Order: sequence, then structure tokens, then C-alpha cells
Amino acid sequence: MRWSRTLLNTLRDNPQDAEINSHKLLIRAGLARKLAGGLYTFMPLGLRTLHKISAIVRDEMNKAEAQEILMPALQPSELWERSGRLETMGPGMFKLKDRAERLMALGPTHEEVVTELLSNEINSYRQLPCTVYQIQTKFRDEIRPRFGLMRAKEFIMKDAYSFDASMDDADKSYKAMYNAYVRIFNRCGLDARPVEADTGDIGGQWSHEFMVLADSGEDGIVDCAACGYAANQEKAERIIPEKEAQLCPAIEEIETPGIKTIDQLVSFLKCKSSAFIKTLIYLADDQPVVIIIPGNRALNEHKLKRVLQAKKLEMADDATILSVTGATAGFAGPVGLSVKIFADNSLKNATNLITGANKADSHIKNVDIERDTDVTAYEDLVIVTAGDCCPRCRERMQIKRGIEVGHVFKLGTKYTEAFEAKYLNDKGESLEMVMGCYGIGVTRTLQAVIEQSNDKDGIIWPISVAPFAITILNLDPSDDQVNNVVDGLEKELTDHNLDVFIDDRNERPGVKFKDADLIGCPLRVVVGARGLKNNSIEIKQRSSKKNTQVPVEEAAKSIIQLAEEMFQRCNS
RNA sequence: CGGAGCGUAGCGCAGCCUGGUAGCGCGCUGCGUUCGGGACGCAGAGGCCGAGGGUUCGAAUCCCUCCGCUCCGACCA
Repeated sequence: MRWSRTLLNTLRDNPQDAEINSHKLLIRAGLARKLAGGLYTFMPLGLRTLHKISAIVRDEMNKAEAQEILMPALQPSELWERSGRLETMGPGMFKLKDRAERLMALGPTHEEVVTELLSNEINSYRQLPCTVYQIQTKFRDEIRPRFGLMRAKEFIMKDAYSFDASMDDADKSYKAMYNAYVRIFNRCGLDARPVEADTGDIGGQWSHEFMVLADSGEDGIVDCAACGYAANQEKAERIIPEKEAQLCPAIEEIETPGIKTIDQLVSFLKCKSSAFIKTLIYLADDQPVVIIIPGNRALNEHKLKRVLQAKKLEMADDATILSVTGATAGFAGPVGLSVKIFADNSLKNATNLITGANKADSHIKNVDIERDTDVTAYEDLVIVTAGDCCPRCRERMQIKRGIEVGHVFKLGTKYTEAFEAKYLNDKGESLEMVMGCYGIGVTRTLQAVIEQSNDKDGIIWPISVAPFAITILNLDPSDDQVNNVVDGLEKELTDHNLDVFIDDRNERPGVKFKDADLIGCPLRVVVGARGLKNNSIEIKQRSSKKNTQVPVEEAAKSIIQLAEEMFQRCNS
């Protein structure tokens, strides 16, 4: 392929709406263009990389004996009513009506469609296990699309679904997908690690996310260097060191005019934030509940939702706060309340605390949780932070940032029950199939590769997913001898199944060097009149500073050998 | 959904405060000189200044409404 005939414009300046490196490079290198927030066009080079990633995904899926299918993106909403997710996922779905006024949805994911499908197709245990997958455009009405392809309204996802006869078999299918994911990300040149994760709206028994470590990542990862425990911050647990009960003087009221937040209290009373009880009022399925956690901690709503087994969870409005506590927001406390109170584990036996008096402009001190409050249950409710103790080995843990590129779930029978997806076993009994589901954000993976592999000059593609393995810079496109050598090289390399991009533009050499670095093909070959005078061609790897000069007649051989070595490294 | 910022040529920006009919750099077209790490000169093309309304003799500039984009938050009792 020749640059002069390619729809490819590189940009010198960073686009003003891009924040993170990979997003800037995606646009500057001409891989993609924005149509609107969260909507992108893939340009020729970007699409080539997308195809290469898809090919790796397909290859590993097929090796794991998953079968490729393609389901409709447009789906009838009744399916979503049957699984109960029209309510839980509703706001995040694009909904529309057909001309008969039937409510439809653009698929954000396909558990419903696939379960409906397989419930009809699978009748016997002889057909199990069965795993299907597709690579398809998904639509999600994201609250806030962000960072280019990282969080888009329309994106390409590989989604796979496994169906098994038993929980044990389902574990095997899960493990097979898990292993395939490890290989896929490895082959894409990504350093991705699996972490324990929350199952969220998808539901199910357990799940792992595959995280690419990056400072710009949207997810927090809790990591224990001592034992290898790793989990999404949404899910991560911690161990609380045991506390002895201490004597505590009687409650005293203190005046705190207009002092509402923990921060204000800290400076007003000159105490540490951990000396306070943070009292939060939530509506769980429209019923008020009170949550208390230490003043220096943040509530983990995912954990709370799980503990309360609530479908819907939202913070209470001012009117509810007034009716529950008898005071306006800012002065709520757990003492004397008649609704259910859920306390974080770390408050067990806690004493000498300060909290709201449920009365305007007042707080109370010397609160003893056991003595003064009526806690319904102690649960693990807060977001784990750096320095908390590992639930496995009790060592201190760290927090890192990551980009979620893949997610595997063991679903159990959540969907097969809703859709009565049953099979007959060898005794003639009718049983629900056990499901798993497995997603890879293909477009997000593309940008994650850029995020993890770049320098100040541009992208450094791993050869397995580079738009082209090799770029040849023709420094003198008006020189017939140079053109002949370039053409010869192109033919030999393409004959060896290597893709080659030739910069044949009428530009000065400096421009070509800069653009080659920006686009980041792993191997750069320079052919110029000056080099040819010495019968020499220059070969350089994007990832290194070193140039190699080779005689013209050996060039193709050297390039092929280098490329093969690079491919091997990606596959190992 | 709440908060903040931005919207002027394909891209990056100035002009707005203090109203007088639009400018810079990159890119693009032509000619010439250059030619191994984003060259230079000359000559050009390209803009309903996000949209609508208002104030005014006159609006990119002041006022109102809307739309779009980006960031922060979804943490607060």
C-alpha cells in the first residue's frame, strides 16, 4: 500500500478534546476520526489494526472450540423484560420503536438473545458443552463517554457465551475462556492481568476482569504484592484488625452551627476525620436505610447493593432525610433512629465517636456504637484503600489503576431460569443449562495497546497488531533506481506474507521520519539515493534507537528474519 | 443528572474585557529555491465567528435561550 493513495492525514498538534496519550495518538496518527461524542470512524490504518486484533481473538476462540455466530444488534424489548434487566439496565440502553410502535433496543450485550436462541437449539446433554461467540457492534448510552475509544457509545465487542450441563462443567468452560483471554492479550502485546471483579448488572456467581495497568485507567485495582490477591476496587475486600472495647463517657451534645460536612467538622473541631461517623441515608428499592461508616472512609455502593440485595439503590432526597432523621442533611447520626442501620465492620466495638445529633446545627460526641445505636448488621461496606489489610494474607495492599479490556463471568442459571433454557440429561430429566459469559472490548483493546506502548514521538505497535509490519520510506520518489529497489523489496516482503506500507510522498525526509515514528510500524526501512550509492539500505526497529545498514541484495532477507523474530516474541 | 470550561478556516489558537464588518501558525493549491529528522520565499484558495433571539446606526465582541464538545463529580449527610 502506498501513502500517496491512502486516506491518511497525520496531525502535528494534539486535538484539543483529547486528554490521554492514547487518544491523542489515535487521532494524530490518523487511525480514527470523531463523528460526535463517543462515536468514531475507523480510518484505513486504524481499521487494519482492528482487523488484526479481531483475527487474534477469532483464532483463540476457535482454538477453545467456541463457534462464531452473529446475532442481531436490534432486539425486541420483551426479551429484556423476561430477564428483568429492562429495569436494571434500562437507562443505559438505546431504545426505539418500529413502525408498529413495538419497543426495540440496540443491544448493549446479548445474554437474552443468546439464551433464547440456545434454549430452542439445545435439547440434549449430547449437545453440551456449547460455547458461541460473536464480534459485533454494541450500543450503550453511556453517562459519560470518555477518552476516545475507551468509553464510547458504540463500540466493537467480542462476546462469548458458554452453556453446560453442570456447575462443574461450567467451571471448565470458564477456565478455557479465561486461558484463551490470557493468550489473546499476550498476543496483542498487552500486559494484562486478571483480577477478581464485581458481577454488576450482568449478575452471576463470580467473575474476573482483565486489566491493562495504566495510570489513565478508569478502574482502581487493589493489589497484594505478598500473596498475589488482586481485585477491582469495586469488589475488593479487606480484613479489619480486632479492636478491644473501651470505656466511653456519656454522650454530649456540641453546637456546630452550619457545619455539615466531615471536612468542615475536621477544621471546626480540630479532630481527625476518622473520629467521626459518616451517616448516609439511602433508598434501597424505595425503602430508606441508614449506612454508617468511619468519617475517613468512602462507601462502596456495589457492596451495599449486594448486602441489601437491592435492585435499585439511590441516595435519599432531602425530604426523606428530614423524615428519617428529623433534621436537614448535614446533621444526621445513627443514635435514636428507627430505620434499619447497616454499619461497616470497622465500627464494631468503636467508641468515642462524633456524629450528627439529628437536630439542626448540632452534633454529639462520645458515641459508643454498641451502647448507643441499634445496628441491624455489620458488613464490609467501604472502598478498600491503600494500606488496608489483604483478606487472604493480612499484608498491606496497594492501589493501582487499570483499563478493563476483558471480563469473564460465571453466570450460573440466572438467565437459563428466566428463559427456561433446559436440556434432557441421560436419565431423561429436564435441567437448566449453566451459563458463562465472556467479553472483550475490541476497540478498547486497540486503544489500550497504544496507551501501553508509546513514546514522545508516537505509537510503538507490537508487530502482531500493527497496521503494517513494515514501513518503507522512499526518500527519493523521483529517482528510478530508488523506486526499483523499493518495488523489488515490496514484492519480496509481500510474497512472504508481510504487509508493507510505502511512504512515496513528495515530502522531505524529515517529514517522513517524523510520520513513521508517529504511526509506529515496528520495522522501518529507508531507501534513498544516498544510501544506494554505497549499495546500502537502512533498517530500524521502532522500539530501539539503533540503525542497521545492510547491502541491497541482503535487505529482504534481513527484514524477513527480523519480522519473524518479532512475531515469535508476540506469540510466546 | 449536578458542577466547571470551551465552541472563530481541515487542525491548533488569537481577537471578545473597552462593539466599527476577521487574523496568526500548521495543513491545502501554484511557481521557484531546497532535500537523511516536521525547510524557505513569493502568489493564492478557504470562514452564515455553534444556532436562534434581543440591545444598537452597527455585534465574533454586550444580554437571553438553546445546541454541541471536554473535564470533574456522582462522596454526601
